[in-house]
Amino acid sequence: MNGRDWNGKIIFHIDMNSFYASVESNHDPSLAGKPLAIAGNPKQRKGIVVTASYEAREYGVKTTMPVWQALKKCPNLIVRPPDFTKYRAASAELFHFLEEYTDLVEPVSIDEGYMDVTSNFKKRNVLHMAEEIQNRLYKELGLPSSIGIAPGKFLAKMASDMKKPLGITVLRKRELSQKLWPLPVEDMHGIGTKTADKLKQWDIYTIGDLAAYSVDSLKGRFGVMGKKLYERANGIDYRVVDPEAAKEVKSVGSSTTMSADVNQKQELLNVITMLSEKVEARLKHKQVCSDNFQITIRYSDRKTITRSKKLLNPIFTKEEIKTQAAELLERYWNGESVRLLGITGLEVIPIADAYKQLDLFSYKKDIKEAKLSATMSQLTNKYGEHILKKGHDYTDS
DNA sequence: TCTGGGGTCCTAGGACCC
DNA sequence: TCTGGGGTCCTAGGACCC
Repeated sequence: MNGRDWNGKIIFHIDMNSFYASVESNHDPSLAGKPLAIAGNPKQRKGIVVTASYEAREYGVKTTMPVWQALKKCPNLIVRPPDFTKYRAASAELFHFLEEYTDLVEPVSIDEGYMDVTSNFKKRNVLHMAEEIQNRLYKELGLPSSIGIAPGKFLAKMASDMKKPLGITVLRKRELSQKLWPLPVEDMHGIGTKTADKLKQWDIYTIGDLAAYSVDSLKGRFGVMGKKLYERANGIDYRVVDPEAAKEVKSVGSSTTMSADVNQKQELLNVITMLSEKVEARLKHKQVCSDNFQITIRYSDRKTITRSKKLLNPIFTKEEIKTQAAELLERYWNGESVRLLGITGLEVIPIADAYKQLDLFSYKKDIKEAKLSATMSQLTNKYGEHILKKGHDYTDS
């Protein structure tokens, strides 16, 4: 490998192969080498394949396929329910392992992440390092992976997709015309069916077509997205690997598809209660709160609406979340049968920062008076009284 | 017998302020 | 009578990803 190929940076994209299935096999070796699908319970209408082992894929079993369909394709398919506690633990182990090589590790999801190995490059051959990482992940953690090596995040991501399972792909800038451009546009990360269809109307079928198109017309038609697509297709990507990125959560929510459609208000409220408890637990676990809650209602015909409301003060207890969600449901539910309900806290902020903000609003005295163990709601109620006394016009309509 | 649950980012319109 | 332009906040929806 030659330093000039790398634009100054070498990025790895590490992608686990059928991660959930691998983790399940590690816990139960009798599953190894067998067609396995991780999927919800079809009786509860949640029977969708989330992950399929490569053995199952050979039968045509694919992600998002309903279980009954998967069983038709592969009658001896083993189906296991997802266990996210297990997967989160395995994920933590995975990223901890990658940090042995560099601090510049950015998790992007539970089973994939970027590494900036530019500084390692000076000390050793990074291709050998990638091989070592892949071997050790497999032997020590039981996790098969694919690795992409490129001068930027986007190209590294595309590279890791090129050889699965257990592949290592190097994608240099000068290899784009040969390795990247022949691929269909829908294979590009960030392009889904909708955008692919629109691009085809413009006679753009391959990533190469996109790379050769005029930036200005792409910008005119697709805005920010258009410019980005053009740049990515040409290998232009200055995004840095940011280890903190994944820690800055923006929203926290919980939703559920009910085993049968519901049109009784009380039943919907029961679901709201259950979801509020889950959201509270999640918020507390991440030590965040929110002053902007959103409910999601999906009706029988799958038409989905979201309704949200900005609050005066951040909250995180299940009682307060339930009150807000129930109010939104009351106001916006059209009375028809509901398939899915969800509650999400948007624009979440660390609980510690919420206290600080109250502090900034000249509330030092009352903060001190309030015991540290006081709940946020007690504080915010006090705060509410305080501003009313001061005569500010903060009506919550 | 279709199509989960967790997210992020972008757009667009209306309210409101100066 | 008639009515600009810029900026911010809030809300809803859509596309996409794993």
